[in-house]
Amino acid sequence: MARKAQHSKEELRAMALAAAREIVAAEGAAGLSTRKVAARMGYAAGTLYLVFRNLDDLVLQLNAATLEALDAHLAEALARLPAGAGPRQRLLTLAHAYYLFAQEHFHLWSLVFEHHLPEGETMPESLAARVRALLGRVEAELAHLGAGAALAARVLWSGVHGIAVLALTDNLAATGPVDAPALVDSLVNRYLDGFAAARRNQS
Amino acid sequence: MARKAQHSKEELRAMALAAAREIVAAEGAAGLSTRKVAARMGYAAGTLYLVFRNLDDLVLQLNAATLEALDAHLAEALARLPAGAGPRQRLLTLAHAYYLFAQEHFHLWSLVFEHHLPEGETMPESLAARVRALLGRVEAELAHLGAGAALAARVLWSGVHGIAVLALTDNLAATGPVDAPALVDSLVNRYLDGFAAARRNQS
DNA sequence: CAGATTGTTGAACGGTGTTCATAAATGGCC
DNA sequence: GGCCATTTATGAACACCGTTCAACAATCTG
Repeated sequence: MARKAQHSKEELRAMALAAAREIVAAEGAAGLSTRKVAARMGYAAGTLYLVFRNLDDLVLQLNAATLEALDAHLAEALARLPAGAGPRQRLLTLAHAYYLFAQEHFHLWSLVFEHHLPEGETMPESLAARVRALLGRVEAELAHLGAGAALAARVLWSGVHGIAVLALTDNLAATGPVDAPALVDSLVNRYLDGFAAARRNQS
Repeated sequence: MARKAQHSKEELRAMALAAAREIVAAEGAAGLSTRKVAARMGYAAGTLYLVFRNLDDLVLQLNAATLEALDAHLAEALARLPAGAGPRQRLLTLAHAYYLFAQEHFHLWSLVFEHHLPEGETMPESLAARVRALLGRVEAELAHLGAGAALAARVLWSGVHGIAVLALTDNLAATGPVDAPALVDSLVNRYLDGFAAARRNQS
């Protein structure tokens, strides 16, 4: 029932990831299924198991691709900035670009953080490297803080992420309309102010 | 096949929620199923639909109960504080108590934020009220900031939530060991410092 | 042209949420 | 006490899910 090498394994992988991306973007994680992905590629569901260990594996690879797209999105935002922009403006730009990406690609972005690895398993290096790259962007803009940069980068990254989570999943909407960009501004500006003040007091 | 009123509807509801809570706590959201909940109560799966509209409805009610438990946890933490504790210490206590709850009841806490409502539907009032109560706790401690309290409460709440999400789902672990309580301390202290500084400059 | 190899299938298994005709046990009525 | 209506719960049925795998068609090799 099968002619030979209709598509190479690498092509199959790319087709499957593209199909899965479209499905998740349109219907959310709940709408994703092996049968739907396969149908969209014109293959049977079993074929996916030639290329992925299982659906979890496919999701993990899709998530790596999503983080790669996020990284590119952040790079573009920084590139649009005038050359003379200071660290604070660059950090604000990163933070807002993150929120924008989360909003525009809500379902794909959610999938990254809602996919729990099976108990005890560890994140594949492909994903871990992507996370490091993203956090590295923030750390780079905080270099002027010296030893505190690593801590500050994680706080700001987590903080902006938290704002995006609660704003986009309507978990704050219950308390009235939410101006997420204003929250992001407040977080980054006040935190940096506070960091500067703490450094002054210390020396 | 059924004798009459073995349990009242209210009893059935409570039994189902208790069973679901145990399952989620032990196996995570993925382990939850109508058949497992029903089996644990000694009933058939169909019986659940006498009490809940569907599984989504059950999850929503479980989430409301989880937020109620979180609220109680925060109240206890504040109650253990000496009467003379200032707002900053009370906020730090709240933030650390939040993280501790998320860590101890990881699966139940995850379920609250990973459960997306079907497109267009709105959060049931039972849940919304719980969210408002929690955010109200934070706002109360920020009253001394005046008009900025609402904004600051949302920023701090989201920020602490974000730290918990990324730390507990290992999305930061890729970048080395994470001391989540230190991140929480840094966020709350620097943000409050920055807020105070901004108010000084303004007046 | 035969045979080995490869790529793909589709049926099968055990699971899922949900619906609903049906059966059993009770309460009220004569 | 006997009968019926009502209440309560069932479990079979449906359509879907992830995953495995024997089997088959198309190609390559000799």
